[in-house]
Amino acid sequence: MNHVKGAPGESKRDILRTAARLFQERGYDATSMQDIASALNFSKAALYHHFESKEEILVQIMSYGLDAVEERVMKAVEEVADAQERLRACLARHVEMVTRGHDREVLVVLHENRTLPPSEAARLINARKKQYLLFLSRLIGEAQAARGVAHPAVQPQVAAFAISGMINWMYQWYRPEGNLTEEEITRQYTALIFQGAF
Amino acid sequence: MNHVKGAPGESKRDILRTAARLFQERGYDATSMQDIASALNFSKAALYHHFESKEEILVQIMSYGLDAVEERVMKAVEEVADAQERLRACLARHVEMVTRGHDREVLVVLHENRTLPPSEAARLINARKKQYLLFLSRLIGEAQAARGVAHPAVQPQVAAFAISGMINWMYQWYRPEGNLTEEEITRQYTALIFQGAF
Amino acid sequence: MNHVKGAPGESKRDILRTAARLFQERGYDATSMQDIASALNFSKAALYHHFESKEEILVQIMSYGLDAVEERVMKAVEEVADAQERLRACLARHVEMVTRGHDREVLVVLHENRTLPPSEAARLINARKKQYLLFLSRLIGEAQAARGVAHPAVQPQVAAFAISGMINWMYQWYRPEGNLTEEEITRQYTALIFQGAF
Amino acid sequence: MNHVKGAPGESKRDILRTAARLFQERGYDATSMQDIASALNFSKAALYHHFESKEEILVQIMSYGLDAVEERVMKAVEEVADAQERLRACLARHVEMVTRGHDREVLVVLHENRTLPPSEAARLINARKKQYLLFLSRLIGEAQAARGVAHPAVQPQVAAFAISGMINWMYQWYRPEGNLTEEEITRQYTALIFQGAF
DNA sequence: TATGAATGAGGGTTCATTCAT
DNA sequence: TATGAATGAACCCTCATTCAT
Repeated sequence: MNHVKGAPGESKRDILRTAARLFQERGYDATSMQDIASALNFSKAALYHHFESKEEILVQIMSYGLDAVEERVMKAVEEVADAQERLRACLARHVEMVTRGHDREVLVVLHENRTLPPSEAARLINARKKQYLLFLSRLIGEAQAARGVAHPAVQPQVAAFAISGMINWMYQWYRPEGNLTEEEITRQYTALIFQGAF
Repeated sequence: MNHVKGAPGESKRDILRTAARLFQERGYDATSMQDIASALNFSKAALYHHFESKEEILVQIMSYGLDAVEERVMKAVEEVADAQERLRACLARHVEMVTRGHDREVLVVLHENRTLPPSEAARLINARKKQYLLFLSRLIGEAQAARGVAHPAVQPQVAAFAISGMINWMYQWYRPEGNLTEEEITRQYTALIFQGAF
Repeated sequence: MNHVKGAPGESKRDILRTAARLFQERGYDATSMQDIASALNFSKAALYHHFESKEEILVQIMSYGLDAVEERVMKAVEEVADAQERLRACLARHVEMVTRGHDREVLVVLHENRTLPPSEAARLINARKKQYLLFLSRLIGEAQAARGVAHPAVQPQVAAFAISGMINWMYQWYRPEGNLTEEEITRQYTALIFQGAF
Repeated sequence: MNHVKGAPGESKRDILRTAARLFQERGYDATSMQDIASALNFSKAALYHHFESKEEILVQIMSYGLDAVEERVMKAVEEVADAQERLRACLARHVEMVTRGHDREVLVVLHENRTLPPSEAARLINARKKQYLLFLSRLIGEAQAARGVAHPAVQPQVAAFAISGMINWMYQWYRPEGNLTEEEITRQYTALIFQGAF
């Protein structure tokens, strides 16, 4: 069966979406170019008309995932005026990213950390990840200030590590069909962060 | 180059240690049997004298890692009488596991989740992982009870997910030579869990 | 060295022919994919572009060989009206199969009996072989009836075993350049079967 | 488990017997030295105390098989005075060889024809096989002479090929538990040879 | 653009054989 | 004799990538 042509430029998007899904499900190494092509009813060679290499596909998936984080988390949250609400919103959006896994790109960014060999692209991706951590740190610091906490027992940076960890790790156990809804997790995680588990 | 003989029976242990290090550094798929053999000055074939397959090496590494968790975390902590202290001890031990990464086995257990195809061994490993989560849940519940919390905002199970996430995720950012010591992280993580980030 | 392209679709046929020759000369186990590739000026990997596995090559060779038997022996002979002539024709065709070894496929079917692991394909191949023996039995029975033999000393089934044995075994000693021509063998084998060696 | 020592020199015989069985069941190439060792509760290395190589094992099996043919067929039959009875006896003994497969050595001689690379040993084995065919030819010629056949339609040599073929091929279809007894086969094969299938 | 065919490199695994103990 | 450990060579197979058409 041959590929049915869509609007121009759609192919690139289709490939990224499908590759992201497969990378997320099986891992980058365990997914072959043939797998991607088969899933799309493409020929293997056709992939190379759109991307220079398998690695480039991964890089673009990661870029896309980071775009999503920046747009749907960082930018969206920036508009919230109140510092505490801003942090709450950020948590909610971050959880949403991982649970909905919109196009799986975000999940791939989390998984395939050691995969990329050193390169300009890899450096950029890592920088953007760090940027998000800094952003999260800032939000926490601002929330602490708003609450009037002078000498916090938990530094913003460490809290940022902890929070991103507890959320990102969700891909290890979260199942949409489970009995924990996204909202419930957000609520409890927020409670934990704001007042502890007790 | 030939292999220099050590004490008898040491080979198996050497192979597991080296393989664990490489799996953790590069990932299971990205590590070849040749890589392991080369790192040990073994021939590739020699590995098969000690293990039936690459997969068996992974299984044994994971088993070993879970042994360590059960012994150095679960069993060790069980002896602490006070419920709150018990939870604190558990956190400290868990952080220690990830930061020291004794023989890397524990880290491999965290990483290579999708790698093993369904099998009895894989089922057992997953069961043992779940066991630890249940253990952590129980400790949290007991600590809540000891504090006299009647209707906790954060359920023990969800707190267990959050806590294991924030600690396990450390392998993504923690560097021993960094400016955050293991003790400092433990202290702040404990504070966050017991009273929140504020 | 690179492969010189022929007509499209010829590759499959070429591979089967060459593989059949090598399997017949050295045996399936003693023939490597590299041997086949080298004999064709192909790369080893190219073989996998056309066949899924070495085993599939063997299965197709055998199927092809059985096709030949069914077409050039069973079907061709069925048209002969007289029962005795029909049996004679069958013997001649069967001898021809083994001595000419058209594309060697027939010889491979005879050799590699224990090679295939149980599978649907293997079952089918064995069934087709049995089919030929039944066909031969029937022909013998009809010839006996035509001769008016009421209680034959030799049962059709046993005669079929004996006849197929004496002909198939020829691959062990027959050489085209020897002093026994195909026609001479056919004549004497036919005489032996029809009236004994005396 | 270790090997339990028997009388000296028994090991060699045990190995040959077991190897012959395995070679016959799975084929020479498909049988590993490990398989042989395991079947005997030997270590792999122990085999090399008794035989220089896997090939030497095969050669000795074949020699042993030919010894059996020479002793239990050729020599035994030579004593029969009457020419026709002598031929009958030979057929019976030959069938017995293949059906009983005493220690499987005879069957291995039939199977592994292409396995041995050219060597003095291989030449000797082939010579002994030819010797048997000559012997069979002679017996047939003598039986024809005794019957007073002046110009036989079937030459002794060709009859010898046919007869050895129909008997040797039996390993392809004969099953001891089947409904054709060894005696019945001998009777019908003898009938076929002496008077044809009609 | 698109693809069928081809390939070099490498992957996991097996095996006959050797050798120190 | 006996064996555990080790190895070089080879084997089947996979894969990212290239290229003529």
